[in-house]
Amino acid sequence: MRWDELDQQSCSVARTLAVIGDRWTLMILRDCFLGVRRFDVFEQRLGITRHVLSNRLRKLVEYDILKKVAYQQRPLREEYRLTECGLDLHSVVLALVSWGDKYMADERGAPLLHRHKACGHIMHPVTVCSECAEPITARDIEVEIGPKWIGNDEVSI
Amino acid sequence: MRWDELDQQSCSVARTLAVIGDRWTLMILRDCFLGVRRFDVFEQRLGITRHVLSNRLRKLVEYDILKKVAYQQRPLREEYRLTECGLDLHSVVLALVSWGDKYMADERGAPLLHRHKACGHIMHPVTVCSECAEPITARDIEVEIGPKWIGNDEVSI
DNA sequence: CTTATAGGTTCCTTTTTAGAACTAACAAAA
DNA sequence: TTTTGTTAGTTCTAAAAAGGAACCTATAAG
Repeated sequence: MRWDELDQQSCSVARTLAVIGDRWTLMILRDCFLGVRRFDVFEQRLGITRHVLSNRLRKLVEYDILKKVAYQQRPLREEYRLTECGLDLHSVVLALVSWGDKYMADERGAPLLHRHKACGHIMHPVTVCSECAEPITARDIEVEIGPKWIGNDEVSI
Repeated sequence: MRWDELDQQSCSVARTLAVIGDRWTLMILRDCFLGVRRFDVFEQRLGITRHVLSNRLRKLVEYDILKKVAYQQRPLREEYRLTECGLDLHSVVLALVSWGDKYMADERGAPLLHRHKACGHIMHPVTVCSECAEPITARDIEVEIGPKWIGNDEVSI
């Protein structure tokens, strides 16, 4: 199977990865959440080639995760900003950071800390159940096929 | 910059992506969380080439995300199981699923539902603050450089 | 009229992936 | 005892993607 076929799968992980599931795209999104918006800044910070950067940004715009916004005319210059849809990927990036802080840190600990503006504390993300608000781990969840998917045996997460 | 250099960055996202940040690896992990453990089952479900599957599994074992466990002798056959470290990636996969369910679903809705065993309800994951337990979005967080990282201007998330 | 800036595109080389065939170590069947 | 099957791979070649550098476009500044 090739990557352009992945988004046809009946799987939300596959469909999501078809859009953001490569390393550069996720690194670009990391930078977006740190406030980076311009082509040359992405390029310098990431050490990515212009060619690949251009492709990834185009794809992110196509899927409405980023939008191009003009910040000057003559000559026209545009920057890339997260849409609402893009902002919702924060939980994915936060989950990656949190796992990395726990398992890939060196002796200096987490490179960056996250402060929750509302409560003022340094925090880390906790994934909880939308219904009972209890923290969730892999062993707490059971998976079922969605009601409108009966008969389709290709369904997964 | 090439990918084997990514894990040297002072960034938990970069370090995490250096291990799990490609599409096949995340798809393999998705299947792991659905209970898949054997080489040929991964191969058939994913449509991945044996070569790449072999590489990815080796890397996941090397980083202690999966472990090989013998399930029969003569001939020796081993399967791949999530370690504790690997199980902790559940929040990442769950975040991907959740975003996909919201933004990439078709008219049939989410392919799979998640039931929280403890409370019995169909749930979706919510990311909350570890300190005040309030739900978190991108705009609620401020980033700071970790205390032992002062002087290093290459730090990011 | 040369240089600088921002945001690309083009070209060529190297690396990675896709796809298919081959291998090892046994077990079961003919 | 030769053949077939199973599981978990490795090897090979062709195609696709990424890396790296140079070039392009529109405009402003010196």
